[in-house]
Amino acid sequence: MERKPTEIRQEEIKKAVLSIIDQEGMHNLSTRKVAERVGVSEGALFRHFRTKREMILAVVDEVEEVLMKSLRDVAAEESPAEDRLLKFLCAHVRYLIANKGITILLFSEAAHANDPELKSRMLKILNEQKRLAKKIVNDGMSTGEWDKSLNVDHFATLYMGIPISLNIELVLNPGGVNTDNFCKKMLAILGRALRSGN
Amino acid sequence: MERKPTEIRQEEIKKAVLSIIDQEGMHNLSTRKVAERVGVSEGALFRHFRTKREMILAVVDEVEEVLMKSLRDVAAEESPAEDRLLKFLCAHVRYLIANKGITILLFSEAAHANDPELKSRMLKILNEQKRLAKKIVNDGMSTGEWDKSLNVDHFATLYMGIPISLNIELVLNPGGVNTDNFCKKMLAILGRALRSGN
DNA sequence: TTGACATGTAAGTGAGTACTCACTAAGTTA
DNA sequence: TAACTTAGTGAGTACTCACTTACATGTCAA
Repeated sequence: MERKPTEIRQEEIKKAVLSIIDQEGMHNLSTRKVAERVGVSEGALFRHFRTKREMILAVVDEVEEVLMKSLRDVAAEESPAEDRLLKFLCAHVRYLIANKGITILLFSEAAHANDPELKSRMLKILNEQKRLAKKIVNDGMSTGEWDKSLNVDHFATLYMGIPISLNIELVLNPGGVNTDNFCKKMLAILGRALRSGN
Repeated sequence: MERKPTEIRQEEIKKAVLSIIDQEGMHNLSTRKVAERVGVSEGALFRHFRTKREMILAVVDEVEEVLMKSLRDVAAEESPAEDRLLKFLCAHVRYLIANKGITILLFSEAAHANDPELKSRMLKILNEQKRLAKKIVNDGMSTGEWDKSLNVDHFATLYMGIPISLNIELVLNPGGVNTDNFCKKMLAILGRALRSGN
Protein backbone atom coordinates (compact mmCIF):
# COMPACT_ATOMS: atom_id res chain seq x y z
CA MET A 1 0.00 0.00 0.00
CA GLU A 2 1.74 3.07 -1.31
CA ARG A 3 0.72 6.45 0.01
CA LYS A 4 1.12 9.57 -2.08
CA PRO A 5 0.04 13.18 -1.55
CA THR A 6 -3.27 14.10 -3.11
CA GLU A 7 -1.69 16.42 -5.71
CA ILE A 8 0.32 13.53 -7.12
CA ARG A 9 -2.66 11.19 -7.13
CA GLN A 10 -4.80 13.79 -8.87
CA GLU A 11 -2.22 13.99 -11.64
CA GLU A 12 -2.12 10.21 -11.89
CA ILE A 13 -5.89 10.04 -12.05
CA LYS A 14 -6.07 12.68 -14.80
CA LYS A 15 -3.45 10.77 -16.80
CA ALA A 16 -5.38 7.54 -16.33
CA VAL A 17 -8.65 9.17 -17.40
CA LEU A 18 -7.05 10.47 -20.59
CA SER A 19 -5.35 7.20 -21.44
CA ILE A 20 -8.59 5.26 -21.04
CA ILE A 21 -10.48 7.73 -23.23
CA ASP A 22 -7.72 7.47 -25.83
CA GLN A 23 -7.42 3.69 -25.82
CA GLU A 24 -10.96 2.54 -25.09
CA GLY A 25 -13.20 5.51 -25.75
CA MET A 26 -15.37 7.62 -23.54
CA HIS A 27 -18.04 4.97 -23.07
CA ASN A 28 -15.52 2.64 -21.46
CA LEU A 29 -14.37 5.18 -18.93
CA SER A 30 -15.35 3.74 -15.55
CA THR A 31 -14.05 4.48 -12.08
CA ARG A 32 -13.07 0.84 -11.76
CA LYS A 33 -10.77 1.11 -14.77
CA VAL A 34 -9.33 4.39 -13.57
CA ALA A 35 -8.58 2.82 -10.19
CA GLU A 36 -6.93 -0.19 -11.85
CA ARG A 37 -4.62 2.01 -13.93
CA VAL A 38 -3.68 4.22 -11.01
CA GLY A 39 -3.10 1.10 -8.94
CA VAL A 40 -5.37 1.93 -6.01
CA SER A 41 -8.81 0.81 -4.89
CA GLU A 42 -11.90 2.43 -6.33
CA GLY A 43 -12.68 4.08 -3.02
CA ALA A 44 -9.31 5.81 -2.96
CA LEU A 45 -10.22 7.80 -6.08
CA PHE A 46 -12.94 9.54 -4.15
CA ARG A 47 -10.42 10.84 -1.63
CA HIS A 48 -8.94 12.93 -4.42
CA PHE A 49 -12.01 13.83 -6.50
CA ARG A 50 -15.54 14.02 -5.20
CA THR A 51 -17.11 12.58 -8.35
CA LYS A 52 -16.15 11.09 -11.70
CA ARG A 53 -17.47 14.29 -13.26
CA GLU A 54 -14.87 16.28 -11.31
CA MET A 55 -12.11 14.06 -12.65
CA ILE A 56 -13.17 14.93 -16.19
CA LEU A 57 -13.55 18.62 -15.35
CA ALA A 58 -10.01 18.59 -13.94
CA VAL A 59 -8.77 17.30 -17.29
CA VAL A 60 -10.62 20.09 -19.10
CA ASP A 61 -9.12 22.60 -16.67
CA GLU A 62 -5.67 21.40 -17.59
CA VAL A 63 -6.36 21.84 -21.31
CA GLU A 64 -7.45 25.37 -20.53
CA GLU A 65 -4.28 26.08 -18.58
CA VAL A 66 -1.67 24.34 -20.68
CA LEU A 67 -2.83 24.13 -24.29
CA MET A 68 -4.86 27.32 -24.53
CA LYS A 69 -2.21 29.33 -22.73
CA SER A 70 0.44 28.25 -25.22
CA LEU A 71 -1.88 28.92 -28.18
CA ARG A 72 -2.71 32.37 -26.84
CA ASP A 73 0.98 33.13 -26.41
CA VAL A 74 1.82 32.09 -29.95
CA ALA A 75 -1.07 34.06 -31.44
CA ALA A 76 0.07 37.19 -29.62
CA GLU A 77 3.68 36.99 -30.82
CA GLU A 78 5.01 39.62 -33.18
CA SER A 79 6.47 37.57 -36.00
CA PRO A 80 5.39 37.05 -39.61
CA ALA A 81 1.93 35.51 -39.72
CA GLU A 82 3.06 32.45 -41.66
CA ASP A 83 5.70 31.66 -39.01
CA ARG A 84 3.13 32.21 -36.32
CA LEU A 85 0.51 30.02 -37.96
CA LEU A 86 3.05 27.21 -38.26
CA LYS A 87 4.05 27.57 -34.62
CA PHE A 88 0.39 27.70 -33.62
CA LEU A 89 -0.54 24.58 -35.55
CA CYS A 90 2.54 22.70 -34.36
CA ALA A 91 1.89 23.58 -30.72
CA HIS A 92 -1.70 22.48 -31.16
CA VAL A 93 -0.77 19.18 -32.79
CA ARG A 94 2.05 18.48 -30.33
CA TYR A 95 -0.27 18.84 -27.36
CA LEU A 96 -2.91 16.59 -28.88
CA ILE A 97 -0.36 13.89 -29.61
CA ALA A 98 1.05 14.06 -26.10
CA ASN A 99 -2.47 13.96 -24.62
CA LYS A 100 -4.27 11.70 -27.01
CA GLY A 101 -7.60 11.43 -25.23
CA ILE A 102 -8.19 15.19 -25.48
CA THR A 103 -9.23 15.14 -29.11
CA ILE A 104 -12.08 12.74 -28.47
CA LEU A 105 -13.06 14.45 -25.27
CA LEU A 106 -13.31 17.84 -26.98
CA PHE A 107 -14.71 16.91 -30.34
CA SER A 108 -17.09 14.09 -29.76
CA GLU A 109 -18.24 14.86 -26.25
CA ALA A 110 -18.48 18.64 -26.54
CA ALA A 111 -21.83 18.38 -28.25
CA HIS A 112 -23.38 15.65 -26.15
CA ALA A 113 -22.30 16.08 -22.58
CA ASN A 114 -25.35 15.90 -20.36
CA ASP A 115 -23.57 18.28 -18.08
CA PRO A 116 -24.13 21.91 -19.16
CA GLU A 117 -21.02 23.18 -17.37
CA LEU A 118 -18.77 20.59 -18.97
CA LYS A 119 -20.35 21.32 -22.32
CA SER A 120 -19.91 25.07 -22.12
CA ARG A 121 -16.30 24.71 -20.99
CA MET A 122 -15.50 22.56 -23.99
CA LEU A 123 -17.30 24.83 -26.42
CA LYS A 124 -15.42 27.80 -25.01
CA ILE A 125 -12.13 26.06 -25.77
CA LEU A 126 -13.14 25.22 -29.33
CA ASN A 127 -14.41 28.75 -29.89
CA GLU A 128 -11.21 30.31 -28.67
CA GLN A 129 -9.09 28.05 -30.86
CA LYS A 130 -11.02 29.26 -33.85
CA ARG A 131 -10.84 32.89 -32.76
CA LEU A 132 -7.06 32.72 -32.37
CA ALA A 133 -6.64 31.10 -35.78
CA LYS A 134 -8.71 33.89 -37.31
CA LYS A 135 -6.63 36.53 -35.57
CA ILE A 136 -3.42 35.20 -37.09
CA VAL A 137 -4.94 35.06 -40.56
CA ASN A 138 -6.28 38.60 -40.27
CA ASP A 139 -2.87 39.82 -39.15
CA GLY A 140 -1.25 38.14 -42.15
CA MET A 141 -3.72 39.87 -44.45
CA SER A 142 -3.17 43.32 -43.06
CA THR A 143 0.61 43.01 -43.45
CA GLY A 144 0.06 41.92 -47.04
CA GLU A 145 1.53 38.45 -46.50
CA TRP A 146 -1.72 36.82 -47.49
CA ASP A 147 -4.42 37.43 -50.01
CA LYS A 148 -7.35 39.44 -48.69
CA SER A 149 -9.94 37.77 -50.90
CA LEU A 150 -9.87 34.65 -48.75
CA ASN A 151 -12.85 34.24 -46.42
CA VAL A 152 -11.22 34.16 -42.99
CA ASP A 153 -14.12 32.54 -41.17
CA HIS A 154 -14.42 29.68 -43.63
CA PHE A 155 -10.67 29.20 -43.49
CA ALA A 156 -10.79 28.93 -39.70
CA THR A 157 -13.64 26.44 -39.97
CA LEU A 158 -11.46 24.26 -42.15
CA TYR A 159 -8.57 24.69 -39.73
CA MET A 160 -10.67 23.29 -36.88
CA GLY A 161 -10.92 19.93 -38.62
CA ILE A 162 -7.16 19.40 -38.62
CA PRO A 163 -6.90 17.81 -35.17
CA ILE A 164 -9.39 15.16 -36.23
CA SER A 165 -7.56 14.70 -39.53
CA LEU A 166 -4.57 13.87 -37.37
CA ASN A 167 -6.58 11.37 -35.37
CA ILE A 168 -7.91 9.70 -38.49
CA GLU A 169 -4.40 9.53 -39.88
CA LEU A 170 -3.13 7.88 -36.69
CA VAL A 171 -5.89 5.30 -36.88
CA LEU A 172 -5.63 4.64 -40.62
CA ASN A 173 -1.85 4.27 -40.55
CA PRO A 174 -1.04 3.14 -37.03
CA GLY A 175 2.64 3.65 -36.36
CA GLY A 176 3.24 5.03 -39.83
CA VAL A 177 2.43 8.69 -39.28
CA ASN A 178 5.24 11.16 -39.04
CA THR A 179 3.63 13.24 -36.37
CA ASP A 180 6.62 15.58 -36.17
CA ASN A 181 5.97 16.91 -39.59
CA PHE A 182 2.20 16.66 -39.57
CA CYS A 183 1.77 20.34 -38.83
CA LYS A 184 4.24 21.31 -41.54
CA LYS A 185 2.45 19.18 -44.09
CA MET A 186 -0.89 20.70 -43.25
CA LEU A 187 0.50 24.22 -43.31
CA ALA A 188 1.99 23.54 -46.74
CA ILE A 189 -1.56 23.05 -48.02
CA LEU A 190 -3.10 25.87 -46.01
CA GLY A 191 -0.31 28.23 -47.11
CA ARG A 192 -1.21 27.70 -50.76
CA ALA A 193 -4.80 28.72 -50.04
CA LEU A 194 -3.67 31.73 -48.02
CA ARG A 195 -1.25 33.06 -50.60
CA SER A 196 -3.20 32.28 -53.76
CA GLY A 197 -4.62 35.39 -55.39
CA ASN A 198 -7.85 33.74 -56.45
CA MET B 1 -49.96 -2.64 -29.46
CA GLU B 2 -48.97 -2.06 -33.06
CA ARG B 3 -47.46 -4.91 -35.00
CA LYS B 4 -45.14 -4.23 -37.93
CA PRO B 5 -43.04 -6.48 -40.14
CA THR B 6 -39.44 -6.85 -39.05
CA GLU B 7 -38.03 -4.96 -42.05
CA ILE B 8 -39.95 -1.84 -41.04
CA ARG B 9 -38.98 -2.17 -37.39
CA GLN B 10 -35.34 -2.61 -38.34
CA GLU B 11 -35.47 0.67 -40.23
CA GLU B 12 -37.14 2.37 -37.29
CA ILE B 13 -34.53 0.99 -34.92
CA LYS B 14 -31.64 2.18 -37.13
CA LYS B 15 -33.17 5.65 -37.30
CA ALA B 16 -33.60 5.71 -33.52
CA VAL B 17 -30.00 4.58 -32.97
CA LEU B 18 -28.71 7.40 -35.18
CA SER B 19 -30.89 10.07 -33.63
CA ILE B 20 -29.79 9.11 -30.11
CA ILE B 21 -26.11 9.17 -31.12
CA ASP B 22 -26.67 12.57 -32.71
CA GLN B 23 -28.60 14.13 -29.86
CA GLU B 24 -27.10 12.46 -26.80
CA GLY B 25 -23.83 10.94 -27.93
CA MET B 26 -22.60 7.39 -28.17
CA HIS B 27 -22.27 6.93 -24.43
CA ASN B 28 -25.98 7.56 -23.96
CA LEU B 29 -27.03 4.99 -26.52
CA SER B 30 -28.91 2.34 -24.54
CA THR B 31 -31.41 -0.26 -25.65
CA ARG B 32 -33.94 1.26 -23.30
CA LYS B 33 -33.72 4.62 -25.08
CA VAL B 34 -33.88 2.98 -28.48
CA ALA B 35 -37.02 1.12 -27.42
CA GLU B 36 -38.58 4.34 -26.10
CA ARG B 37 -38.01 6.17 -29.39
CA VAL B 38 -39.29 3.32 -31.49
CA GLY B 39 -42.28 3.05 -29.18
CA VAL B 40 -41.97 -0.61 -28.25
CA SER B 41 -40.72 -2.52 -25.24
CA GLU B 42 -37.04 -3.27 -24.81
CA GLY B 43 -37.62 -6.95 -25.40
CA ALA B 44 -39.22 -6.27 -28.78
CA LEU B 45 -35.94 -4.85 -30.11
CA PHE B 46 -34.36 -8.26 -29.73
CA ARG B 47 -36.93 -9.79 -32.06
CA HIS B 48 -35.44 -7.68 -34.84
CA PHE B 49 -31.75 -7.58 -33.93
CA ARG B 50 -29.94 -10.23 -31.93
CA THR B 51 -27.75 -7.75 -30.09
CA LYS B 52 -27.18 -4.02 -29.71
CA ARG B 53 -23.93 -4.52 -31.62
CA GLU B 54 -25.94 -5.78 -34.62
CA MET B 55 -28.08 -2.64 -34.54
CA ILE B 56 -24.92 -0.54 -34.87
CA LEU B 57 -23.49 -2.80 -37.55
CA ALA B 58 -26.72 -2.42 -39.50
CA VAL B 59 -26.26 1.35 -39.44
CA VAL B 60 -22.69 0.98 -40.69
CA ASP B 61 -23.97 -1.34 -43.45
CA GLU B 62 -26.35 1.37 -44.56
CA VAL B 63 -23.56 3.96 -44.74
CA GLU B 64 -21.66 1.52 -46.92
CA GLU B 65 -24.63 1.03 -49.21
CA VAL B 66 -25.98 4.55 -49.47
CA LEU B 67 -23.21 7.09 -48.83
CA MET B 68 -20.26 5.20 -50.21
CA LYS B 69 -22.19 4.14 -53.29
CA SER B 70 -23.03 7.75 -54.10
CA LEU B 71 -19.46 8.90 -53.45
CA ARG B 72 -18.09 6.14 -55.69
CA ASP B 73 -20.49 7.15 -58.43
CA VAL B 74 -19.49 10.81 -58.28
CA ALA B 75 -15.78 9.99 -58.25
CA ALA B 76 -16.17 7.84 -61.36
CA GLU B 77 -18.00 10.50 -63.38
CA GLU B 78 -16.34 12.05 -66.39
CA SER B 79 -16.61 15.74 -65.72
CA PRO B 80 -14.01 18.40 -64.87
CA ALA B 81 -12.31 17.52 -61.61
CA GLU B 82 -13.36 20.75 -59.89
CA ASP B 83 -17.01 20.05 -60.66
CA ARG B 84 -16.61 16.51 -59.47
CA LEU B 85 -14.88 17.51 -56.24
CA LEU B 86 -17.70 19.94 -55.48
CA LYS B 87 -20.32 17.31 -56.18
CA PHE B 88 -18.37 14.80 -54.11
CA LEU B 89 -18.03 17.12 -51.14
CA CYS B 90 -21.66 18.24 -51.32
CA ALA B 91 -22.93 14.65 -51.49
CA HIS B 92 -20.75 13.84 -48.53
CA VAL B 93 -21.92 16.80 -46.47
CA ARG B 94 -25.57 16.33 -47.44
CA TYR B 95 -25.57 12.74 -46.22
CA LEU B 96 -23.92 13.67 -42.94
CA ILE B 97 -26.46 16.40 -42.30
CA ALA B 98 -29.37 14.08 -43.09
CA ASN B 99 -27.90 11.36 -40.87
CA LYS B 100 -26.33 13.37 -38.13
CA GLY B 101 -25.19 10.56 -35.83
CA ILE B 102 -22.93 9.11 -38.54
CA THR B 103 -20.12 11.59 -38.05
CA ILE B 104 -19.71 10.74 -34.39
CA LEU B 105 -20.14 7.05 -35.02
CA LEU B 106 -17.44 7.00 -37.69
CA PHE B 107 -14.96 9.44 -36.28
CA SER B 108 -15.00 8.95 -32.57
CA GLU B 109 -15.82 5.29 -32.39
CA ALA B 110 -13.73 4.07 -35.31
CA ALA B 111 -10.61 4.31 -33.22
CA HIS B 112 -11.96 2.97 -29.98
CA ALA B 113 -14.47 0.27 -30.73
CA ASN B 114 -13.61 -2.82 -28.73
CA ASP B 115 -15.14 -4.79 -31.52
CA PRO B 116 -12.56 -5.57 -34.23
CA GLU B 117 -15.18 -6.17 -36.93
CA LEU B 118 -16.96 -2.89 -36.27
CA LYS B 119 -13.63 -1.11 -36.17
CA SER B 120 -12.37 -2.54 -39.44
CA ARG B 121 -15.68 -1.77 -41.18
CA MET B 122 -15.46 1.87 -40.11
CA LEU B 123 -11.81 2.19 -41.05
CA LYS B 124 -12.58 0.72 -44.47
CA ILE B 125 -15.16 3.44 -45.03
CA LEU B 126 -12.81 6.24 -43.96
CA ASN B 127 -10.02 4.80 -46.08
CA GLU B 128 -12.20 4.62 -49.16
CA GLN B 129 -13.39 8.19 -48.70
CA LYS B 130 -9.79 9.31 -48.69
CA ARG B 131 -8.92 7.15 -51.68
CA LEU B 132 -11.78 8.59 -53.73
CA ALA B 133 -10.81 12.15 -52.84
CA LYS B 134 -7.25 11.43 -53.95
CA LYS B 135 -8.48 9.96 -57.21
CA ILE B 136 -10.37 13.11 -58.10
CA VAL B 137 -7.38 15.31 -57.25
CA ASN B 138 -5.04 13.15 -59.31
CA ASP B 139 -7.45 13.32 -62.24
CA GLY B 140 -7.54 17.09 -61.98
CA MET B 141 -3.77 17.22 -62.05
CA SER B 142 -3.38 15.06 -65.12
CA THR B 143 -5.84 17.18 -67.08
CA GLY B 144 -3.87 20.24 -66.04
CA GLU B 145 -6.75 21.77 -64.08
CA TRP B 146 -4.73 21.73 -60.90
CA ASP B 147 -1.15 22.32 -59.92
CA LYS B 148 0.97 19.16 -59.80
CA SER B 149 3.26 20.41 -57.04
CA LEU B 150 0.55 19.87 -54.42
CA ASN B 151 1.00 16.79 -52.26
CA VAL B 152 -2.15 14.78 -52.96
CA ASP B 153 -1.97 12.61 -49.88
CA HIS B 154 -1.64 15.55 -47.51
CA PHE B 155 -4.47 17.31 -49.29
CA ALA B 156 -6.71 14.27 -48.81
CA THR B 157 -5.77 14.15 -45.14
CA LEU B 158 -6.95 17.73 -44.79
CA TYR B 159 -10.12 16.88 -46.71
CA MET B 160 -10.97 14.15 -44.20
CA GLY B 161 -11.29 16.73 -41.44
CA ILE B 162 -14.13 18.57 -43.18
CA PRO B 163 -16.99 16.45 -41.79
CA ILE B 164 -15.79 17.26 -38.28
CA SER B 165 -15.39 20.91 -39.19
CA LEU B 166 -19.05 20.78 -40.11
CA ASN B 167 -19.94 19.17 -36.79
CA ILE B 168 -17.97 21.74 -34.82
CA GLU B 169 -19.66 24.50 -36.77
CA LEU B 170 -23.10 23.08 -36.00
CA VAL B 171 -22.24 22.92 -32.32
CA LEU B 172 -20.59 26.35 -32.11
CA ASN B 173 -23.38 28.10 -34.00
CA PRO B 174 -26.49 26.05 -33.36
CA GLY B 175 -29.15 26.97 -35.86
CA GLY B 176 -26.95 29.56 -37.51
CA VAL B 177 -25.05 27.43 -39.99
CA ASN B 178 -25.94 27.59 -43.62
CA THR B 179 -25.48 23.93 -44.25
CA ASP B 180 -26.61 24.22 -47.88
CA ASN B 181 -23.57 26.14 -48.84
CA PHE B 182 -21.13 24.54 -46.44
CA CYS B 183 -19.61 22.38 -49.16
CA LYS B 184 -19.24 25.34 -51.50
CA LYS B 185 -17.52 27.40 -48.85
CA MET B 186 -15.06 24.63 -48.08
CA LEU B 187 -14.39 24.02 -51.76
CA ALA B 188 -13.68 27.70 -52.22
CA ILE B 189 -10.74 27.33 -49.82
CA LEU B 190 -9.62 23.97 -51.13
CA GLY B 191 -9.78 25.23 -54.72
CA ARG B 192 -7.30 28.00 -53.91
CA ALA B 193 -4.82 25.41 -52.64
CA LEU B 194 -5.41 23.16 -55.63
CA ARG B 195 -4.94 25.87 -58.23
CA SER B 196 -2.11 27.80 -56.61
CA GLY B 197 1.20 27.33 -58.42
CA ASN B 198 3.32 27.14 -55.27
C1' DT C 1 -62.05 -22.35 -37.93
C1' DT C 2 -57.89 -23.57 -36.66
C1' DG C 3 -53.26 -23.52 -35.58
C1' DA C 4 -48.62 -22.02 -36.68
C1' DC C 5 -45.89 -18.19 -36.68
C1' DA C 6 -44.48 -13.47 -36.17
C1' DT C 7 -44.60 -9.75 -33.16
C1' DG C 8 -45.50 -8.00 -28.97
C1' DT C 9 -45.25 -7.36 -23.51
C1' DA C 10 -43.77 -7.64 -18.58
C1' DA C 11 -40.89 -9.33 -15.49
C1' DG C 12 -37.05 -11.18 -14.87
C1' DT C 13 -31.34 -12.15 -15.00
C1' DG C 14 -26.36 -11.27 -13.87
C1' DA C 15 -22.96 -8.09 -14.67
C1' DG C 16 -21.50 -3.52 -14.39
C1' DT C 17 -22.07 1.39 -12.72
C1' DA C 18 -20.81 5.48 -9.46
C1' DC C 19 -20.32 6.13 -5.04
C1' DT C 20 -20.30 5.26 0.37
C1' DC C 21 -19.15 3.15 4.55
C1' DA C 22 -16.53 1.40 8.52
C1' DC C 23 -12.29 0.67 9.29
C1' DT C 24 -6.87 0.68 9.12
C1' DA C 25 -2.15 2.16 8.52
C1' DA C 26 1.29 5.73 7.67
C1' DG C 27 3.07 10.44 8.66
C1' DT C 28 3.12 14.66 11.21
C1' DT C 29 3.03 17.32 15.15
C1' DA C 30 2.10 18.67 20.21
C1' DT D 1 4.63 8.65 22.54
C1' DA D 2 -0.13 10.00 22.11
C1' DA D 3 -3.30 12.52 19.24
C1' DC D 4 -4.63 13.79 14.84
C1' DT D 5 -4.77 13.92 9.76
C1' DT D 6 -4.33 11.82 5.36
C1' DA D 7 -4.56 8.08 2.18
C1' DG D 8 -5.63 3.70 1.78
C1' DT D 9 -8.87 -0.88 1.70
C1' DG D 10 -12.75 -3.96 0.56
C1' DA D 11 -17.40 -4.85 1.12
C1' DG D 12 -21.80 -2.97 0.27
C1' DT D 13 -25.32 0.57 -1.55
C1' DA D 14 -28.93 1.54 -5.12
C1' DC D 15 -29.14 1.76 -9.76
C1' DT D 16 -28.55 0.86 -14.96
C1' DC D 17 -27.06 -2.10 -18.50
C1' DA D 18 -27.80 -5.65 -22.38
C1' DC D 19 -30.23 -9.41 -22.84
C1' DT D 20 -33.69 -13.56 -21.72
C1' DT D 21 -37.75 -15.86 -20.51
C1' DA D 22 -42.70 -16.91 -20.22
C1' DC D 23 -46.54 -15.78 -21.99
C1' DA D 24 -50.15 -13.13 -25.04
C1' DT D 25 -52.15 -11.81 -29.34
C1' DG D 26 -52.77 -10.30 -34.38
C1' DT D 27 -52.24 -12.38 -39.16
C1' DC D 28 -52.84 -15.56 -42.52
C1' DA D 29 -52.66 -20.09 -44.99
C1' DA D 30 -54.83 -24.52 -44.90
